[in-house]
Parts: sequence; C-alpha cells; structure tokens
Amino acid sequence: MDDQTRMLTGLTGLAGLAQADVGDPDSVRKQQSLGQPQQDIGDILQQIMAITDESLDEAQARKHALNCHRMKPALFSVLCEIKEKTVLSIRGVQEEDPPDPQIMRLDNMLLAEGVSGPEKGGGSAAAAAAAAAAGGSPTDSSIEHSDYRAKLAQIRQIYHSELEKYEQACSEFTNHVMNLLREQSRTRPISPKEIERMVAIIHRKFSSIQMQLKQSTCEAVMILRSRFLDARRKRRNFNKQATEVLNEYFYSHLSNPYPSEEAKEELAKKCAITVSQVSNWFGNKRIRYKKNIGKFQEEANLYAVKTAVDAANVSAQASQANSPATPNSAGSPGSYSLSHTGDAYLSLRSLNGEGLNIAPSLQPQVDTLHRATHLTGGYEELSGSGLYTPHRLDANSWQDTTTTTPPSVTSPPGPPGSVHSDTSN
DNA sequence: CATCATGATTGCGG
DNA sequence: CCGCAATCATGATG
Repeated sequence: MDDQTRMLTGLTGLAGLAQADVGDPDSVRKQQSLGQPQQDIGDILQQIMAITDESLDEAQARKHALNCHRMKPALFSVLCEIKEKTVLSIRGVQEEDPPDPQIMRLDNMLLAEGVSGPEKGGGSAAAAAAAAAAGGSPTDSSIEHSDYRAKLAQIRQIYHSELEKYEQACSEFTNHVMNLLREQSRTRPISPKEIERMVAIIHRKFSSIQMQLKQSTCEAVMILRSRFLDARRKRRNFNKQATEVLNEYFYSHLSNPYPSEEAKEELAKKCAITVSQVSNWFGNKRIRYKKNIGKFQEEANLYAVKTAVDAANVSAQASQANSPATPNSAGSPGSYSLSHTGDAYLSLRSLNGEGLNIAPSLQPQVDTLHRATHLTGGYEELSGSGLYTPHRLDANSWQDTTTTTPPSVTSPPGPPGSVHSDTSN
C-alpha cells in the first residue's frame, strides 16, 4: 500500500524522482558514490524540501540534467531490479485471489434467473428460463407472468447498465493509471510487474464493487420472485365457468373422479388453467368431498341433474331415438337445470371431444342419468329414502380408505340421521 | 374483523 | 411421479 501511495503522490509532479530516490537508501548511497559531494541525509532532505520552492523551469532543468546523466540507464535498471524484488515479496503475501465462491454463486444465480444471460434477445426465452428455474416443473401461471417479466426486464436493464458503467469506469481508470505510470517510468524506476500489479489491484477493487451490484440484484430478483411467482401469495379463485366445468366433470365421474392425463389437459384448456391446477383441484375436491359428503350433497345433486339432463339430451339427439325427452318438469332443481341446460350441454359436448370418445365416459353418464331420472321424478324423496347416495354406487372404492366419514354430526341442519343415509346403504 | 371457502404446498407412502 | 392428508395463505362474506 505504501508503494502505491508513493506512486500516486509521485504522479503529481517533478518531485517524483527525488522522492523515490530518497525512499530507497540504497539508491542514495549509489547516487552519492556517483560523484556528488559527501552529503549526509540531512542535506539531501534539505535539498528535497528546497525543490518545492524551485520554479518550474529550474525543476525541469534539474530533471533534464539528471536524465542526461550518462549513468542514468544503468541506475534505473538497478533500481527497477530492487523494486521488483520488494514488489515480488509483497506480492507473495497477498497472492492471487481465488475464484471467489461467493461471486461464482451470484453469477450462477443471475444466469439462471435470466438476468445476466443472453441479452435482451427474447424476453420470453429469459422468462421461460426463469420459470423453469423457479418451478423445476413447467408450471406456467401465464397471467401474472407479464408483470413478472416486466419487472425482471427492468432489473436486468438496471443491472446491465450499471455493470457497463462500472466496466467502463474500470477500464478508464486503468488506462489513466497506466498512462501515468508509463509517463512516470521515464523519471523514476517502475517495473512492468509493478504496473501489472497496480492494474490487478484496480480490478480487484472494481470487482468488489461489482459484487455488491450482483448481490443487490440477486436480492431484488429474490424479492420479486417471492412476490410474483409464489402462487400461494397470489391465489385467485377460478372463475365461475371454470369451477362449473370442473364440478361437472367431478360429479359426472363421481364413481372414479380421476381424470386421465388427456382429460386433465382438456379440462385445463377449457378452464384456462394449467394441468397441475386441474390436478390440484381434483385432489382438493376429492379429499374435501370425502371428508364431508353431506356438505357437498346439494352441489352433487345439482350437477347430477345438470349432467343427467345433458346426457339425456345428448343421447336423445345422438340416436334420435324414443324416450320422450326426459322430463325436467320437476320442482326447483328441474327449473334450475333448465336454465342452465344450454351452456351445460355445450360444455359437455366439447368435454367429450364432440362426442367422439364416448366409450370411456359412457358408464358414468349412464349412472348419473339413472340417478337423475329418480331425481327429476321426486327430488325430496332422496332425503328420505337415500336413493341418491353417490358413493358406493358402483365400484367406486376411492373414498373408503380409512375415512369412516364423520357421520351425520357434521351434516347440515335437518332431520339428523335421515338426510343422507350415509355409507350404510 | 372473525370465519369459512379455496387454491397451493408439503410430507409421506406406494 | 401420483395421490392423499394436513397445512398454509389468501379471498370472499357477513
């Protein structure tokens, strides 16, 4: 460090030579032996102090005289040698900096986050990379992504502009220092190694600044991520139509509410949500339905009626056969289903892929149709006789793991035991 | 503001 | 990897 400051202060003027020489007792001795009068250190110091009082011209003249001395080159080389030795010894102490693991970590993260990666090429690419890094699985919540992407782009822009600024400043400063040192090397001994070392020091300084920049960028990205990509924080209820579709599927496949991958994709497309969201929904629905069937009875009836009516209509239309269009002339449920028949029909059709692969979904439909015929006939009968007990209808063993569904205690108000004649039937 | 509804996450077992 | 069960965190509601 001392070396450094000396160099830098030396830059200020012509005193550099004298200063450097004084700093090195060896050189003093040599200079003395060069034929200068026998002077002690005090005298030399006196001279040096006097230099400050000299005019510029005088100083220049002295400098020139020194430069022209015939021994000057030899002297310089000796001094350089000596300095090199000391520089090397100092250098040995603070050796090369290892590839800082911290900065490696930051770099990797920024790269993974799409901040430092390929430039603005395509925001989508970077965002995709970020999403992939975030979820590990291709979970894409496309709705909030635009917001996230915008913020990320903002961060990236700031990061890059700052980085560029630093880099520019760094090279500028390096150039400046190198020029000065080169300039000085004419008047005082500076070995190339010394310059190299100075440059290294400068770069270290700047890279530590860069690390701060990277650090804070990483923090910003983390905050952004936690705020935007943590779906739990940004939970939105699905829209009415989506839950409608999902419920329809669920209750019309109540005997086996496990949609296949294709079915999930279909539902996802229909509901404008992701496949994993569909999976989540069915997972939640199954567990919650099983936990408290009573609570879902009304809903079940509702959708059973709807799908049943739809199924009836479909079958009536598909094979323009017979059966005087299932009478939805019932009470309140009937009227409800009537009002919804239209879109429910549509959704059912597209759900089945325009009725192409009816085969797998035929059975459940028959089930619901079967039930619904009873339903539409006499709705209130259900509560009494327990005709409509969706579970255990056929081989639907999906809900009898260990549950022993908490009996009528939790069921809604009404005739305590009789409302839904639980699992018993 | 308390409470319920609901989508998402986590830990576990197969 | 999938489903289940428990749990979390937020939205909606009164």
